[in-house]
Amino acid sequence: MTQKVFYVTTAIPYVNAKLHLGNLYEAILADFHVRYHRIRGEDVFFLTGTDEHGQKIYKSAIQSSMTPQEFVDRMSAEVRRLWDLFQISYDDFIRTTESRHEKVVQEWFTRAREKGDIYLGNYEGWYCVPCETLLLESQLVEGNCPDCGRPVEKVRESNYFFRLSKFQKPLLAYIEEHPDFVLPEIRRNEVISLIKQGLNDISISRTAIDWGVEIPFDREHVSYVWVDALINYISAPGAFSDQDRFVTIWPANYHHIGKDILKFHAVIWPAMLMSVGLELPQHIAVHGWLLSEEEKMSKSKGNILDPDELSERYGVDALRYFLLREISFGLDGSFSHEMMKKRYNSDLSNDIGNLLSRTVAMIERYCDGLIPPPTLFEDIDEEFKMRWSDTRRSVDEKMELLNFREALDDVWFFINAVNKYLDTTAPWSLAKFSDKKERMDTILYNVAESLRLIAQLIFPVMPASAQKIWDQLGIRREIGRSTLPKEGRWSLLESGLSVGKRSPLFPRIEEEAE
RNA sequence: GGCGGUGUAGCUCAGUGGUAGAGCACACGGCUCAUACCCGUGACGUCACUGGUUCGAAUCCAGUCACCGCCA
Repeated sequence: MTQKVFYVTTAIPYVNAKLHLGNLYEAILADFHVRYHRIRGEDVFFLTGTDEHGQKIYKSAIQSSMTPQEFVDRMSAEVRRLWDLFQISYDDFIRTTESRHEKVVQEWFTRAREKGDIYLGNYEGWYCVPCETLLLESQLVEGNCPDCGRPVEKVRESNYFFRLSKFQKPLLAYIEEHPDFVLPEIRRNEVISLIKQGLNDISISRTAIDWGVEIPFDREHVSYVWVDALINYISAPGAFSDQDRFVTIWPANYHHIGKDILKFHAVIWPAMLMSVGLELPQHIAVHGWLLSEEEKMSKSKGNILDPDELSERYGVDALRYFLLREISFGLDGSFSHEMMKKRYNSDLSNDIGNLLSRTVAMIERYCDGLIPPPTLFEDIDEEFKMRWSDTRRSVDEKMELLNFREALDDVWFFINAVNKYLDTTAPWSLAKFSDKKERMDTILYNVAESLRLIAQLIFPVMPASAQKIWDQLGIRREIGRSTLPKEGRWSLLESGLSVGKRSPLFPRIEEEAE
């Protein structure tokens, strides 16, 4: 039997509006996570996609004078364009309007009903169209939606209900037995208290609209959009259809989600899986929100961060780096141009960019542009290599705990150590004496070698820049195909390689009036 | 109203019982290979407040204030 892969998902964005940088944040987070496992040599499966059903999309389509299908085709393509722009290395992109998905949704309904977990009931209450939420009379705030404050519509229909209440005890037991099921801990506490307060059965079908997946045993009904959407995590890997493939992927190792959709993922989704006898995901990793200059992004404030605009201004790699380095996993984080520029200039231009630049310049100047052979070692070299293995170990530990920010801190501590090694050994002074050439060569080799390795470690966060480092070192290989177990060992850099053309990795952003 | 969280250097944050930490920003020194960069040194904190436990508390307990989250 094939070994199970490391399976990571993002939430699939609901495509009724243009994405902002917050949506990208989640994809970048997951992509970084996945790329790190890939470069460690693991087989991974990275799934993302788009959520395309529901009344809100139906209405948006009509407003745009398009059919719903035309509308979602366009919006989904737009998500894909952005994902590609930001180097999101998904292995599969699922759309909830694809038949491979819809069939699985229907199969879930059939199976859950056979288990007695779905029944026909009467729903009477209010419905908020923009939020796609059914509301009880008691939840309304001055007659309006408690979330968005907009008017609600009265609805009375017979709906199918999912027996969520039945799973209250097993769910609680599961979460208590698996302390790392919901991460970080604060979210786990929220879920526990939520379940302890009692779970009510939930309505999972609608009759008022038809832009959704038909319920197989009652064509008057379509699936509630959230049930539909959650199933993407198992439909793409082949649940209920391609069992051989499915068992090599499911269960998910990590569902990356935002804190606003915790209940769906940590309560409803596990119950849906329990009902049909599938394993639960191993971890639900809940990140915070990306704020714009300390405030929540909103149209009225005019502080929506546009991914296209920002990528043009700072570059994709630098933006990815900023979001991962600046924001602690699980906490809200803030994007500001001031912080972005600081990070860019100090971490990228000054530390890593300049290190590459001075290294390649010296190899050009003192070694005829060829990676020199290492022949004359001193004690400091050993200490230096130890720093590298310490860094590797520490980064692994931090990544395992999802402390992405700290993992990057470690990489930068090492980058600083390389700069310091250069200053201490001062090869430019040795260059003045011909009898010091062997020692100088060795130092420059060590520095070039550490850059080769650093490039591998920063590949998950800045794939294009990592490749540029290899290019400038004269390594004519795709860094994306390398792995740390194979290429991540010291001394594998070949002497005699001709270094590439030197050019600033991250040209400094000079101060400008804003 | 219930539950939970946060409050540490100018800024972003780490630090769960034993002489206050990192990065950035700032000051000074060194270097000159390099993207006015890098390296070193330094200054900056009544660790929100009050009380308690302890030989000893940023760290544990109680309360107060401020901000925030989840649920109702």
